[in-house]
Amino acid sequence: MADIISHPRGRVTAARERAQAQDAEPVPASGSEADDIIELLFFAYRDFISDPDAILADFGFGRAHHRVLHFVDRHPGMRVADLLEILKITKQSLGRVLKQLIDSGFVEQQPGALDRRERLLFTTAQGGELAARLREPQSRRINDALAGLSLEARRQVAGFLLAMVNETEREDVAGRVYENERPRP
Amino acid sequence: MADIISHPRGRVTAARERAQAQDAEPVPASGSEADDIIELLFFAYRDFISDPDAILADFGFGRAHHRVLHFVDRHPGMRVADLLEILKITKQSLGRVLKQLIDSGFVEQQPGALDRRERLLFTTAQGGELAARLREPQSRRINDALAGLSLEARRQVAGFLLAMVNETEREDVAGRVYENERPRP
DNA sequence: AAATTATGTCAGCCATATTGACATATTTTT
DNA sequence: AAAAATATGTCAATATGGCTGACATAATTT
Repeated sequence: MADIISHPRGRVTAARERAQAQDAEPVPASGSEADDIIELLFFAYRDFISDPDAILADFGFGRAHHRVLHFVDRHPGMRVADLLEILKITKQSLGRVLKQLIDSGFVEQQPGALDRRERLLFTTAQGGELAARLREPQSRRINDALAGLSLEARRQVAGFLLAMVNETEREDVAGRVYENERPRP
Repeated sequence: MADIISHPRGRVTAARERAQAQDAEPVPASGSEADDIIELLFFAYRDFISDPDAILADFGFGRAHHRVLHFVDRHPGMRVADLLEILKITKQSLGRVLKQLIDSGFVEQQPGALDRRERLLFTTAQGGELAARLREPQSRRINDALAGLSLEARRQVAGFLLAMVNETEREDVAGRVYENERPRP
């Protein structure tokens, strides 16, 4: 593990030293592999989602808008109910941000051709542009992080992330994520 | 990529079909590798953090408490300033949850032995127990997700996550995450 | 005709984040 | 010793994005 990155001495170990200086209680058992990944996931996600925040602020939007815009852009024709299932929020919560995105011309609704109760969601040209702008720094970050890895390793990384999803939804998620890559029957 | 998981037909492709039935505009370009990972990260993290929520609710705590408790437990003797830097929130935001954790006996403060302005943070026995309880489902999820992978692949997964962290902080994060694993000089 | 479904909306509540201003104790600098 | 800087805490106001509950409308299914 130590070869992943160098561990310079410095403030990095300051907390340990302070704790030791304090009363010499032993520092707790070292992190297991899973414990390390708990923290890595926190830090990775923290920085991953920080990228788009500055852009969003220019439009008066927040992360909730980003999530909606992203999924509508990538999966056009999605129903409101699909979005609720994906985001795992209530329709009241979604309603507010969706309304703002529609009113400001980033998302539009069309009644379903088959079932006219449905409001199918699409991004407008403007919405597609913003979605792409928000995606760009995240894609760059991911590509940089994958840079040294073989195709096999990349698959393992993606497989790990997919395996982190609740088993009951894993196939749905895989279907959604990879839907555009699957050859149509 | 298609071999990672089977892609059953069904509602998974429903959005595409609805969009197609709608007006036959072509479905947008397929997701690049990075685009897939953007979504996988969202779903993985969504479920990863959902585990502890039920437990926290029993104590009247939220995710903010979880984050504080986790870092204080894993890095005892941490200063308030360290926590602010890690969580990237303001001291006012931290103040509230920290006060609640202290008042309810999960975290305690000790003035620093070297610099008595500092309030070094430690979990109490009760706090350590709760931190462990919260960690358990997350560790299990991670171990399950790593299950099929070689040691090499596991390193690559951890390396990927670390590489997702802002370059400017990557060494600090690595130091923090792996601090207990590094042999002391 | 009745029941169900998909969606929207009003109203209020809560958790967690923000900015800005100011207070206290302690350490460091001059 | 006095002044400046640092670590922390706190008051007050505000914003975002969740939540529950209740109710309404349109369209589809039974």
